[in-house]
Amino acid sequence: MDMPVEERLGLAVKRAEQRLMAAKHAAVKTAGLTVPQYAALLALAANPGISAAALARECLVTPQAMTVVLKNLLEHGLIERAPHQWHRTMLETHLTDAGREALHTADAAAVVIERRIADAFSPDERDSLRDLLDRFTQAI
Amino acid sequence: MDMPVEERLGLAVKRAEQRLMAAKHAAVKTAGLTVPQYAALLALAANPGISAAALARECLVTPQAMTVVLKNLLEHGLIERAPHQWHRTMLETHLTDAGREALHTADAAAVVIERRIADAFSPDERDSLRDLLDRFTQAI
DNA sequence: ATCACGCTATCAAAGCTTTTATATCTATAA
DNA sequence: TTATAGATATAAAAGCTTTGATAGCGTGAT
Repeated sequence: MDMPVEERLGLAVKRAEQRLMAAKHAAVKTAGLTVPQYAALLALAANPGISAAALARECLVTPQAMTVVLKNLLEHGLIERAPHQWHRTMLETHLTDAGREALHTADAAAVVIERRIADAFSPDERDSLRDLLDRFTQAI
Repeated sequence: MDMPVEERLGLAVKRAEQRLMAAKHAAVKTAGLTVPQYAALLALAANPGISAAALARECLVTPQAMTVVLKNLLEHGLIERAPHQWHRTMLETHLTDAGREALHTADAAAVVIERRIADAFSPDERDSLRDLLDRFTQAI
């Protein structure tokens, strides 16, 4: 208990991330998506036919977590899954038209937030913040 | 889709927070706690007898979320809850000896991480990072 | 050809979180 | 005194996440 308010630095990072997630959550909600669903659709649009496991790595979550996200996207008709030709053990995932539309709507709202953040800093400050955060991550 | 890699700045923050949480998770796990449980015990130690709703505000979560956390802590015998004298509608929560011990163990491990992070920066850099993160949070 | 290793998918258990909705009690105002 | 507002607790539904465990399919080394 010899550190003042739990952490100072860690606290600031957590607060920033919390706000960011809250804002993004509200943004993508306009398209009926959650943040993890939005992230999955975004990666899916860039990698058509990717497997669930690969998608999980792309989104930095466990395969099990991605399975649940995909299950919900599937139930909402935003993606399609079909077994791969040769690798029968693999399921190819693709966006549906509805999925593409939802992604487009969500992305428009998400970009607004990113732009607002970016505009709050000068180019030098952006570089500085990115550098400090990278070192923060490395230090752990 | 006119922004490069989703966000750059938001991504760096998220990555830093993700690493921080992963490290903290592993740290407090040595005491058999989760991060939310650790946060609750920490706030509880500083505010003996606090109500669940007040504790939720302290920890920046919803009362319902805190209820679940307290339920689990109660089942593990780390806290006690008893109705307040006048306000029968309120439950006073207190740490048990086991709870105090678990908190002490978890805190020791958590402080190690904070120290490692703090040591990665000069005092000026710490101030700079904190300032940039605060502006990041404000911008949203 | 066979066996082991790695990748894929999935199930189950345990936890955290949010939104929505109820019910009760306290305190203050009409 | 009654009514309203504020605070507390709890329940249910829906989602995300992790760890642990099971099982099938390919590739490469033996």
